[in-house]
Amino acid sequence: MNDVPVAGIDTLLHAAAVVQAHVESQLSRLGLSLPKLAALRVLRDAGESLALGQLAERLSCVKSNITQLVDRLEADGFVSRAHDPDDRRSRLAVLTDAGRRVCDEGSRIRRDAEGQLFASLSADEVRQLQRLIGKVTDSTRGGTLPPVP
Amino acid sequence: MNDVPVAGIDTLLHAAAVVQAHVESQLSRLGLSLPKLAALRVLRDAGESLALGQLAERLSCVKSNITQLVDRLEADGFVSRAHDPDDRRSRLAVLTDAGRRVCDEGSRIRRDAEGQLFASLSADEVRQLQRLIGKVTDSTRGGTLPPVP
DNA sequence: GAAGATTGAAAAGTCAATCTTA
DNA sequence: TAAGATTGACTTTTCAATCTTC
Repeated sequence: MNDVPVAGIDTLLHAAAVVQAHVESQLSRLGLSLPKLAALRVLRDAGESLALGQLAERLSCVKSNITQLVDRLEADGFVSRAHDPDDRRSRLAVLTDAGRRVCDEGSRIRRDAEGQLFASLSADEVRQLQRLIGKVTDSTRGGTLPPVP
Repeated sequence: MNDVPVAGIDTLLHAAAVVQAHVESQLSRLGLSLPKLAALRVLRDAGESLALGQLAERLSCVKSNITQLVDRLEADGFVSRAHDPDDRRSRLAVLTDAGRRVCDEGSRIRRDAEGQLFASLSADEVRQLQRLIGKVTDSTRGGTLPPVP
C-alpha cells in the first residue's frame, strides 16, 4: 500500500542498463555486442579455441545460448566451428583472424569506456563502490537468502 | 594487450543480473516478472488505465515493446484492452481485478526482496551506494560523454 | 502528413525435449 | 545411461515497416 523505495533495486538495474547501452553504442561500430565480445575474450584467453560446453561454463550461461551466440559469431566471420579430434560429440569454437582483430579492438573500446564511466570517481570511491556492490551481490549467496524453490 | 579491469563494468552488470534473478525468482510464483510488475504498477498508479503510448513513455521503452508486453499481460488475465472514447487510434490498457491483486502482492514481494538484498548495508552505506551509482549513471549524460553517432 | 498501434525480424537469454556419440 | 550439442518455444528488448485514424 505504501511502496516506499527502501534502497535501490531500480537504481542498480537502471545504472546497469545505462552502462550497458553506453558501452554497446561504442562497440556497435565493430559489429560487436557485450555478449559477443565476452565470448571472443574467453576464446582468446583460452588460446583461440574451446569446446562449446566450456564456453558456456566460463560465460555462466546455458549451453543452448552458446549454440546461438556462436551461430551469430560464425555468421559474422569472427568464429568458426571445428570438430574435436578427441570426442566426436563435441564442437570447438575457433577464433578467426577477424575475430582476433575485433576482440583486441573491442577490448580497447571497452577499457576506454570503462575509464570514461568511472572517471568522475576517485580511486577510493571506486573501491567503496566495489565493496558495497559486493555486499549486495553476496547477500544472495551463502545461505543468507535461501533460494525459493 | 593488457586488459586490466580498471573499475567495474562487469561488477555492475553482474550485480544487476544477480539482483534481477533474485527478485524474479520470488515473483515467479505469481506468474510475474519485473517488466510485467512494473507495467501493472504504472497502471495502478495512473488510476487503473492508461493509453499504450503513455505506458511506453512511463516505462521508458519503445511502443512495440508495450504492444507485446500487454499481449502477455492480457493472456495472463492481468490487463485488458479497451477503446479510447476520445481517439479511435488509441488503445487503453485496463487493470483487471486479478491484475490489481497480483500487483499488490508483487509489490510486497518486491519490497521484501529489496529489504533482504540491502539488509547487510547500513543506512549510511545505502546512501553512499546511491551516490556512487548516481555518479556513474550521470557520467553518460550532460555532455560529459557525447554519444557516438 | 503525423500520431497511435501493430507486425515482423533480430539479439539475448531461459527451459524442455531431442539427437548423436561415449 | 549420461554427456554434448542442437532445436523449438517463450520472454524481453530494439528497429523498421505498415495500417488506421487524426
